[in-house]
Amino acid sequence: MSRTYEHLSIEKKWREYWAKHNTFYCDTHDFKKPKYYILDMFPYPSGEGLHVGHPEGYTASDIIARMKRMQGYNVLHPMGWDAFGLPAEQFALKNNVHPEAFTRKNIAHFKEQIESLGFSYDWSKEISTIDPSYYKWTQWIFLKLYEHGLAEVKNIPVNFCPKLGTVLANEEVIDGKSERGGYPVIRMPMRQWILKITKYADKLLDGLKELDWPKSTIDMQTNWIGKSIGTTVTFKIKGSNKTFDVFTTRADTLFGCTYCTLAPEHPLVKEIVSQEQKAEVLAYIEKVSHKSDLERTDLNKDKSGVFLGVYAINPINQKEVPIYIADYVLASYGTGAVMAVPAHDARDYAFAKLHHLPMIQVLEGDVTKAAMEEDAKHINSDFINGLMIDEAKRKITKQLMKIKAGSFTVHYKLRDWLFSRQRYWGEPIPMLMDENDLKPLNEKDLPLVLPKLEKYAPSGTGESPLVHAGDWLNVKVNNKTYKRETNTMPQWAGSCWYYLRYIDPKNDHAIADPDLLKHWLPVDLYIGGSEHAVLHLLYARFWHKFLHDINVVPTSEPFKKLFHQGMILGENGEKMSKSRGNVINPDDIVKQYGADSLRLYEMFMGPLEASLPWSMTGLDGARRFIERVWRVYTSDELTKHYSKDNDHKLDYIYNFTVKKVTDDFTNLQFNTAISQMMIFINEVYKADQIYEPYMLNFLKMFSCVCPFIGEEINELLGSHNSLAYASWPTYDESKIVLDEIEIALSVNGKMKTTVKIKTNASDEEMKNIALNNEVIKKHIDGKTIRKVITVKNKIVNVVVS
RNA sequence: GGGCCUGUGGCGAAACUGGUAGACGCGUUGGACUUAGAAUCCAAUGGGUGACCAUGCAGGUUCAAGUCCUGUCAGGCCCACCA
Repeated sequence: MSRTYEHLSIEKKWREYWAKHNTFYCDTHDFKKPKYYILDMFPYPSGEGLHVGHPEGYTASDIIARMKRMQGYNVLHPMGWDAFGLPAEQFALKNNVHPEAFTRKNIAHFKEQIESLGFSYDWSKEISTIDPSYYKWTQWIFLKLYEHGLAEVKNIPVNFCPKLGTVLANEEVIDGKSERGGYPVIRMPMRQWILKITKYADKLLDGLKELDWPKSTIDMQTNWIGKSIGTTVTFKIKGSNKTFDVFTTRADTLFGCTYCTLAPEHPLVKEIVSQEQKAEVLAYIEKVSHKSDLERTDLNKDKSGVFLGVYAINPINQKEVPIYIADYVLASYGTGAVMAVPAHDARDYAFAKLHHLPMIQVLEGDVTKAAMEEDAKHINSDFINGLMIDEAKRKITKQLMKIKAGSFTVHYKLRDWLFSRQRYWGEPIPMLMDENDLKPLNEKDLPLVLPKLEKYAPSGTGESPLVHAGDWLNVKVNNKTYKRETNTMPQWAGSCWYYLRYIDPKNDHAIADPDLLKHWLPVDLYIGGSEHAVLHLLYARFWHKFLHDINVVPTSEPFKKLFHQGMILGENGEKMSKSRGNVINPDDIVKQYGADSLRLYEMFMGPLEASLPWSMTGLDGARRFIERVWRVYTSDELTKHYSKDNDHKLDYIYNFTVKKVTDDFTNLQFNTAISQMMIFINEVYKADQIYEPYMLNFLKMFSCVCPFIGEEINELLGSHNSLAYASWPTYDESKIVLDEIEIALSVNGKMKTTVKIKTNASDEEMKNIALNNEVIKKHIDGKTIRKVITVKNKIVNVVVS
């Protein structure tokens, strides 16, 4: 019955079989089995099609999904489309097509590609963020946020990208450029919607503690939230009853404060500036306002600033200090004002040098060349002299509290989330307005459908394209005419809650049935790229926590365990890109080698989280192993050794393989699981009797990685059922323990020889074996034995001198 | 400047709580089978070539270090005038 392995026909056959039999349908109402919710980050369906990076994470989650099904779990493993967003709109504009048509076409292409890879998704749960039946609920959540005071309109300085014609969130601006496209971003005040994510800063921080997430991502979020505990100090302005607050984490240096600095945008600046300095100050503010973020945050530039012509009074010693404005102080952090201590802060030091301001040293150390920022004893500081930083901070803040000039305060780096975009291709914000009134849409009027527009190009002035939607734009309510909000939601809105919708994707009365949410949340395992560490993953947690607070979802966190797959690099070790010419197209691989080979290869390349270079010969190796497995089951040469009797020679390797593969799959260590499967197959080739049940169980594990060939072999073996719900193999612990074991014998920690002894030999037995060993005897001859160390089943070390 | 991560053969990488470094795969070499090649199967493969040297480099702790500690160099990612 020898047959050649033809991946094209086999893969086509089983794709059709699974679709026809609804093999991977998940009945979410079936609560009898334990649940397992495994989620992939849904793709943005770009025009480029699938990248070889996509199948890496998707194969990993698919292996887990398949294993969990065999282990008796009711597995929810869905897929959908994150389909609103800038790139589609940019592409559509450039090529004169409509973003919706373009996106729908991409989705169809992506779906076809994903299906060709044999992932066990339940397509009946498929969602797309651009479907009105989906974004109805995105809009509903927005209304809830508004209702609870977490969404508001503000006229604030924002990141505006002229090239994209829209504002961007802080998270979307990288080095003063847009995350998408890399265009310059400038700061300017505009009327914008913001979501008050800062209200959740503490909850978002605390929640991180309970998560099984990569440390780097937890660190990044912690960093991004940027909680810092410090002191607010109130300075009076000389000759006025006005005051201003500064925030500092180094209250202990207050005696060293020689001037104060306000951000140019600080509201007090224009009120207090002296007549003589007014012209200069206004000119400076004007100049700064035109700078881009990139210019303003350039660390190499000199610290510019201007004297306001007025003085503040240091509350701790009543000393007068001049007040400056400088753009190195950010309006958006802390109080927008700082006390400057040039002797102990590098930025203040640079500013003081440039503007010839005095310096007072208040900690021991050298301040002649640079600011001294390390911990040391305080000097020149009255009642805190001699104290170290921590105690000095506490004492000085307590004193400030006593004289009502300060208190302990907490500040965050996290800013509110700028939520509106002046673009067409996004969810409409369900709000109405007139000159002085904001009016949320009624829930029953949702979804507010995005109107079809002839012209949807951004104006570039910051006006949304939806202002051209004539009929749609004006609404009459109770004889009053309102205009609709014309800004749209950002790309991230739809992905903030999609994992909830998969649980109950067709529900028309709620996000999802509360009972189902209760059963299925949280997501047990979430796999996706680390590029979303502070964007999607922070936003989604924010919405989830809000929905938890209003009793829509039962858990406080959405994703229990998170894993980031690494990047697949080009063969030259560089990032894959068209311009580098090192892109591998998964379609070509599927055609030439088969999806099973692609899956196996990507899982075998190395650890899932590592970034690894593609290798065509490595792929050959994967294909070779698949054929080797195929031959075990199909070649006459090998199948003639099959037996219903067990000669027990494969017992150890079989049981060990089951254990290792089960453990490694569970820990997402697919590379070592696969190497163990290779070892098993190598042993089978050498065996003169192959015990049939072992081969069937091996096939189950193997089919998680290579499902097409798995099903095909299973059918060849006479089965009429899919392997998808076969029962996962178990192993016999006693078979893994060998009678004899090889241990190392060493002298002074250096391995000299190995010897086979019986398993679990006592320390005394091991010692005797070592001391009577010929090789060891030679090495210790004429020396004094100081110590003999034994480690059971591992090593004996003889220490001599 | 701050935070995090990674440095192991010709290559991708293994190595559980410190205990035989290099599993598995790629590549290479040899052999078998072939008229021949391809494919396949079998074997060898860190460097020296006898007890030595090897996990970026320099120290340290330990009976024992790829693994722990200190310093240092290189690469990557994230944040960055955050007071």
